[in-house]
Amino acid sequence: MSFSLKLYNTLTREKQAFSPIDATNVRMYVCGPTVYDYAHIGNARPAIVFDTLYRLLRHVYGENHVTYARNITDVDDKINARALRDHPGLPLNDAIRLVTEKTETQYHEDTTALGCLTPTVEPRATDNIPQMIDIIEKLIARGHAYVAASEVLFDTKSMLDYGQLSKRPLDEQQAGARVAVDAHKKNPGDFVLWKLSSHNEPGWESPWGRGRPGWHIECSAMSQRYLGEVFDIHGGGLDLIFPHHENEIAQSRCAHGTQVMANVWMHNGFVQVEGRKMSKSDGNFITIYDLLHTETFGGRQWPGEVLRLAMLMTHYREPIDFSLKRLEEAERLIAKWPAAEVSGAAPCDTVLNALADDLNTVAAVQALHALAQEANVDAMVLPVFAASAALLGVLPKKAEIDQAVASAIDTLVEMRLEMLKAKNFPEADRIRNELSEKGIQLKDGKDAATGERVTTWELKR
RNA sequence: GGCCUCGUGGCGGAGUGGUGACGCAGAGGACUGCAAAUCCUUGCACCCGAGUUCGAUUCUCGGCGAGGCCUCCA
Repeated sequence: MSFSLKLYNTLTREKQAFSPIDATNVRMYVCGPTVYDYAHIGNARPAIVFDTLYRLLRHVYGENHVTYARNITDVDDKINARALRDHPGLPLNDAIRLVTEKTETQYHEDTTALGCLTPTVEPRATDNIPQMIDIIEKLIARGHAYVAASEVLFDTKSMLDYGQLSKRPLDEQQAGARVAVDAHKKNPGDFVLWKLSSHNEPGWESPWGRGRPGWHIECSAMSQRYLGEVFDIHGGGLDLIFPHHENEIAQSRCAHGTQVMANVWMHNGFVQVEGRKMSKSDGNFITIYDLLHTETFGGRQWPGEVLRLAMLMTHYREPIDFSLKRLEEAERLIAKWPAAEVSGAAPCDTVLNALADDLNTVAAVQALHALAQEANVDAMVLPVFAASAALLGVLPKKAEIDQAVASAIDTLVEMRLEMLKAKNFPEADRIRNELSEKGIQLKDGKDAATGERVTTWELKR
């Protein structure tokens, strides 16, 4: 095919032509949520960005030829803490399950509202403990890991080219600059693969005793299980490059003896608030739930499509300053777009090519906007618009209007036109206002041939 | 201290070694009984300095500024 997809690869720091290992099964792994609290709008960014990539890949390689895995981290010390805080009376395991299930359900509701498709698989860490233990045993057997002070640690010095992704040579780092180095580590950069659990911590039996996995090992285990030892794309936020992705790479490559873990590493930029990274530890975050369902931001609720479009109006690698103005602009744009159904038409080439250029959603949205304006004038363009909008996941849905209601509105519109002919303006305006209050927007136009007034209507969005 | 990004008009944002995208907002106009919607027109920018060049917003170097990672983090 003449179509060529280019993606920016953090490994090489350049845009490269994308060529899948197996075009009949393109494989992508994205780091998903740790389920202990509501997801914030910064967490929404990778969900939306990689959903858009998923849609593009499905379009290019076929819906059934893309495997998208996004993990759910349900073992983490923050989860334990939250469980103890929220459910002090319950046994720890029950409390943890309450926290993780509730949060996971909420995450799915949030991402669905943001127009994200469900990934092919959403593996849970706790369902993959044996796989993690297996990798750790391999690492020990191959001399890449050691046991010390009730922990299994990865030996970073055992990997000659550790640090390729973050371009961070170990010996040039200021070890312990911000956190004291544990004395039992051979090297400051060594990280935990497994640690023993006390009685009031969740744990699983292992060759090293009852314990729980370190932060990075789950992604190595789950990506291998669902995508294989080497796969196409690995995505996540910029802040995961080091240490998380670097360590995933170290574990997977050393366990499997491979040259790469994933061929392409993609990282989205941050959502910022007043020029600062939005993060839970800094407390400057706003949750997706609050935006969708409460009036905490800008004194109103925001539709998921608006949030999604606001996100796509900036290239995924650039920072986004989350502002009211941005949401308002996104909303104004969508309001001008026609509602439509996907009908099997091919998407517009301009939109497609924009996306193919390292997911240039900015150019894609602009092309889509131009297309929408054409479609508003020429109904023939509508299917192309619909297909293109669907590719970005921002197709306005046709509102369901009851037939009886619709004809009642039509009758009122007719009455108003009668009133206008009779120059009874107060009564005509009364009808217009009445409909407006019910969320019906009248649009007066002129019949090109006869010059007569023609009135159409639509639901306000 | 090390390493990574980035710096374009009120805002969002492409892009290019040479004729200053585009969108939103603003201004003016058309249409309208008045509006809304729509359409037309329009003002406003490339952080600073040096270098390369006939010519730099675009390339190189140096500043300055902003953000991020080196601790959990999307």
